[in-house]
Amino acid sequence: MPASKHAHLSRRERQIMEIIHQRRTATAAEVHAALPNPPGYSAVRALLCILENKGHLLHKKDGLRYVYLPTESREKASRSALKRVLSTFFEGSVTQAVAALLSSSDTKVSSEELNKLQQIIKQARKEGG
Amino acid sequence: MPASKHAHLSRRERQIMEIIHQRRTATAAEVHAALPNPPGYSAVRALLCILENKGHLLHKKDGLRYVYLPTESREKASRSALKRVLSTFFEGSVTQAVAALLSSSDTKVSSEELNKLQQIIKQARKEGG
DNA sequence: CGCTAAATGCTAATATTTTAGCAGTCTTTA
DNA sequence: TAAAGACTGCTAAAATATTAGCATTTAGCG
Repeated sequence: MPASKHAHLSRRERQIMEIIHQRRTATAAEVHAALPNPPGYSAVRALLCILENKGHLLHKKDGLRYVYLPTESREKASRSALKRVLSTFFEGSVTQAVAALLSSSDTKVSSEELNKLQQIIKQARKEGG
Repeated sequence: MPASKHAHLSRRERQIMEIIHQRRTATAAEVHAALPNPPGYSAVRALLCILENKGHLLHKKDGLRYVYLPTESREKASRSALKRVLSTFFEGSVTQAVAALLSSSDTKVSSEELNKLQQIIKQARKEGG
């Protein structure tokens, strides 16, 4: 059993999963358009089949086309991606990670956003105890 | 030019970079011990050479051994990893990401941590305007 | 119907990644 | 100085991933 599903994806597979996660769903043509250094169209379709066979994606028919979407819930996937980064770079600490983001000169966080953050923290305090 | 350095690493290369980022530095033996489904020792050394040639790692001598470390600063690497996740899953929003983390049942954040978070937000408010 | 356009399914060649093994270097120590 | 232990350097085989091309299917339309 892999330590993490993610860790076993090949380069192209990961790129594709990332694109689909970002868009939530995508057709082969959309994935193709979004890939860096895109290969031919049929290469993309082959990869999509592989990912589907491995259980990372599934597709629905939309007229003639297939629309692909991740099998894992967005919530679960996003949390595990976040935690992975936290564990790799921030000793698992949410605080450290937020500090890094807020102190970054190129991450503008509006005053309104800061308000929302404070709300979230208040809420967490209530729930936590 | 790759859209992102990270996107061009192979599976093993990524695993190794992640291990070294987490530990900050590592010897070949340490990387070997930390790899999931570890290959032979010499396979690990080969990968380390490749990563060094590609410019992702450098090594220093520590007696007989090589100690490897990332060329990119921890700060830069961690921010870009975080932002990547934010952009993939949270529309780039720090707030959404923090909300996801704090509402996760398995992410315990102590009251003390919440205090620190509030401090950080206050600080950001001062600096921002 | 018979054509074209827009998809997918499949297969096999090519490229890259991953691996192991053996040879060489340096250090320690008896 | 000889031998052992702990490494690194190199090379080529094996395994995987990546790709393109051609065949097929479906829908729309004159």
